[in-house]
Amino acid sequence: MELGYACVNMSLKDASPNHRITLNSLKKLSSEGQRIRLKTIAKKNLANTLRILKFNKAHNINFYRFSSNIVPLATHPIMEGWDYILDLKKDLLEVGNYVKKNGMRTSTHPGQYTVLNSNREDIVSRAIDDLEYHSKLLIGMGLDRTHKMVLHIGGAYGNKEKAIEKFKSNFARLSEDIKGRLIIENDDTTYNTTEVLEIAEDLGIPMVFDIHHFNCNHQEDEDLKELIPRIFATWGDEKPKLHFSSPKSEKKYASHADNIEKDDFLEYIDLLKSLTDKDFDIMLECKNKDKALLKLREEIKVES
DNA sequence: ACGCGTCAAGTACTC
DNA sequence: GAGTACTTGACGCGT
Repeated sequence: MELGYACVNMSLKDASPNHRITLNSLKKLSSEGQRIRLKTIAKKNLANTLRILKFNKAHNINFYRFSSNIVPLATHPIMEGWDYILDLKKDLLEVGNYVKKNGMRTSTHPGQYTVLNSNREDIVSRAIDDLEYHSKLLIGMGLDRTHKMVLHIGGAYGNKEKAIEKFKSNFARLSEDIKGRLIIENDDTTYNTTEVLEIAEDLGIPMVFDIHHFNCNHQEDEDLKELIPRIFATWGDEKPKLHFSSPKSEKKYASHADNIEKDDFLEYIDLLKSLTDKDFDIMLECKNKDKALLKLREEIKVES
């Protein structure tokens, strides 16, 4: 089992892969100036991504989620026509080659603004653009389709059944590369485990099971003993991926805590292992990122 | 150098 | 229709 973390590294100094520029600042530059500025920022983000991967290797962390902000404003209309992949080819390949050379597992996770099932076509269109961006980055890195893109289902719009149908029909519009990488996750407020699982089974794509989201959002009749084997089955021959985080507090339950609560974590690992022979990876989502991962790994080691 | 309001993006909810 | 929470690190302006 590999543990992973998302995007930011808390141990390295000045290593953010999330450097950005505001739209207003960008607009003050000439067309050429805009490209140069964004290219410079993206190169810095990719250089920091590589630094983070090297840190990961040194600490035997082989599972990592790329930042979605590596190329800021890549899909914004004012940058239309900019071939950022061409401009960043060398930097992208350097990251991708490092991942491949070291047998690392990576992913991306378009966020809350990427809504494929919206009932507004302009929003769907932008969601597809954003998925294309993530796909292009992974292809540009030379990474095959085992390197995934995690997505939530989206909004409910007062009619979940219809919204789920919308998700499925819009899935059909995606490129082959995106279809081959897309994996869907249960969320903390709207689409529960059973609903996402049924969509995954229907579309023939893997489901990422988020244990914390399950705790935030589940029906009384949802039984993990029944659901988990089905979730793992959606992965076929591939190694399943799960998300885990601890609640910030009783009051802000859905928010992520700084670290992972060890006993709680071990309890779920035991449950998972009792339900499957498969190996699996777990993405930890918490504020302390790599530090939380290393801390948890140390605590588990002491335990066993 | 530092503090703090602001930031591309959507949904759901309140008023 | 407007405003706000959600979530969240970095920008960038003002001092």
